[in-house]
Amino acid sequence: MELDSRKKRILQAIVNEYIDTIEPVSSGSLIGKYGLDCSSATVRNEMAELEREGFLEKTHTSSGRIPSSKGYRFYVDKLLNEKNLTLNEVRYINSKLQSKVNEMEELTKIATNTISEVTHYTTVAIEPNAKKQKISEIKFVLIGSRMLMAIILTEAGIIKETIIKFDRDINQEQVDTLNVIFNNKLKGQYLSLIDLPIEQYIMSEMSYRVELIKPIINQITKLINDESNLYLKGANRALDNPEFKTGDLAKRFLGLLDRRDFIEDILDNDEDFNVYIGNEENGLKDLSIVTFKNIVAGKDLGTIGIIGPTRMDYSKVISVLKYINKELNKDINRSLGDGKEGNNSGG
Amino acid sequence: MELDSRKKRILQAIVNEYIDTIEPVSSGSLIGKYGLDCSSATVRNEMAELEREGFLEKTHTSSGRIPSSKGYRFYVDKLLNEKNLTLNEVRYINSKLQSKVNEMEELTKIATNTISEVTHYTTVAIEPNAKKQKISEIKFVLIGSRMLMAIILTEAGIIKETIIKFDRDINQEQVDTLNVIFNNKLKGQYLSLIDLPIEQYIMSEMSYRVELIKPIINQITKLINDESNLYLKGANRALDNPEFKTGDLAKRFLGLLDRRDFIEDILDNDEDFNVYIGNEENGLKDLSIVTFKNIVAGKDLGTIGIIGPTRMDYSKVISVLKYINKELNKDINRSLGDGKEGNNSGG
DNA sequence: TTTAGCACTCCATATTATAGATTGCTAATC
DNA sequence: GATTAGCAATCTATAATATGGAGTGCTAAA
Repeated sequence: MELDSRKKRILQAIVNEYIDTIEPVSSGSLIGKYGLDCSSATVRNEMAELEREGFLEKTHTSSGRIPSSKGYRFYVDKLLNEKNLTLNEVRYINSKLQSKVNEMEELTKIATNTISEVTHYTTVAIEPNAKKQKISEIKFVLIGSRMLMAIILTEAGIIKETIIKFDRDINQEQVDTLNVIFNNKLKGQYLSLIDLPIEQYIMSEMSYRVELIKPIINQITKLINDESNLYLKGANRALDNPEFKTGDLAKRFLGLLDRRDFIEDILDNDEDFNVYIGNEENGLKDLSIVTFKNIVAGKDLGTIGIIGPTRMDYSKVISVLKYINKELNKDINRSLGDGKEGNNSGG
Repeated sequence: MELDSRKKRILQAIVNEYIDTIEPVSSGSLIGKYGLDCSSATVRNEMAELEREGFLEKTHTSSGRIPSSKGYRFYVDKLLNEKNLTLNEVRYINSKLQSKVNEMEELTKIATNTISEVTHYTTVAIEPNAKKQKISEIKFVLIGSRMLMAIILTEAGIIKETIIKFDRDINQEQVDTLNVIFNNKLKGQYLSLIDLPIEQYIMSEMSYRVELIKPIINQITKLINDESNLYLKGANRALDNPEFKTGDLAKRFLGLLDRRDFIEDILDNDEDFNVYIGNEENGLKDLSIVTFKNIVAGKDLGTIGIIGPTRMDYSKVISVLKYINKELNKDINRSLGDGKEGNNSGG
């Protein structure tokens, strides 16, 4: 479906105006303000047509128009202009990004907080899907006489650890053996592979110690299948938006935030950039999520999602995301994840 | 301030009724329902007096009464009867608590989720204040050539770990030395002690390696001073309560949830049990928090807080808390946190 | 093709009226 | 002296009605 140039300008103007005012946009209100050199009557005709084609909606017969899901979709895909950030915003972001970080997790937190602050929307972040990552090393460490910590290091620099408990004492020699066997078999493999087949393989390798292997495999499997870490900031910000005043939308919004699986599904896509516009069918009517894969110095730090009303300021959100990502990549020396390119010791 | 027996019964009836109906309670509505053998006129007289003494309030001149903060306070402190849980609730709780857990953190999560499900209120949990805990062991593990993981085990069985990065390679021998030195000095000490004086002590012990010690101390200090883990469940549940419909209270409520420091301050008290009733002064008007120190098998697993409207069902909340705690303590064998107090730093 | 003009629709708000709930007080009763 | 019936007074909540204004769609002229 293509639109002629004037229709596009009008649709763009309506969406912008609606994002600004949160009120149905009338034909008259566009004249003058958006440099359309035609009369309100002409705009009315065009609006009627845009409505017929499904880009606009009316709240009642004599009201102005609001964008439909399809209208937003078109706007986001074709009509979006990036906004220049204000000097204050730039300053604020830069000041936030300057803090030293030791783990990529921290960097994601800082970015998430900053985005929420600057955009005034609720922001979530999940770490990259663990199952898609390759194991670079597994290390078992004895803690107490019946407890082990397993530390898994991935090639992307993510570190995951878990505690494993046993019914009887274990000794360092056994731990050393575990280290050798697990690393031999699993180094370079995808994390998702730690599953039944490998369990059986390792058990056969160490058949004299099934009661040692089993809890380990169980616990590691659990760790991998765990929900990825989800970090959330600014849940209350949503309530700043008038459309949440009624309570119904607020409730649906908070319910959404409680459903980690759902958020993960949306964030875990392969796009670098995605705008997910809620509608009746997908159960997210009136809500939108902008997702952004935060890649810094070639490393996937996870996906960030900004959740707000469908009428959210997409331009601003996207501008902020891009700016932050650009800044993070500027200082390419930010040691992240592996101890090799590192720098942050005192000394 | 003491109240005679009938006034108590009336106050109790009013609070119960208000919790049930969320509407100002009239003198007439109590008759019959609460076994007060007097007329509504008598109740009216008593109510007028209770209002004069500050236990009740009116929304307007000819409305029924609602409890004041002082009224709730008295109710919670003196008039609260525990409720019997329904069979369904008991079954549900038991089914939830049966899942095997490996770390106390998981147990807290399960308890928190269950409480939120059963009470229908928002529930938060924080782990016990790290600074008040004693170190049982510190362990450094080499990960890669320039990266160390520090694992701190406390006597209460909490395990904290952090990553430390270095500018240059370190070897296993150095790590062994670190293990000895740190354990010698810190075993049995409070976590809060890891601070400047000890930094200097350790530095003098290992003065040949300042560039090794400094990042470790920095990172561990950071770990300890980190906000304690805060786990939150059912933020959207609050919105089920009609008093949140207006939006104002909902916003204040969500704002509260975003302020970890504030929640921590409230939860981090020394009481086993506490009901925090919001009022004008403390900025939590119309909100209440029930806090409960969850001690299982003698171990402090942290504090759980149930946040809801002042008109929350205290009886139920407290009954659920006590029941869950009782069940957790029943199965005293739930090996938690310790791998059998012994230790074994074999190499 | 565009636009001025206008009847028409519908909302939002204010106004008024009405019914009902509840109190406080008074005077009667136990 | 404590309790209670009875009742006027108060205030809310709801409905019914009226009014002004914003915005559209359509028609006919430019």
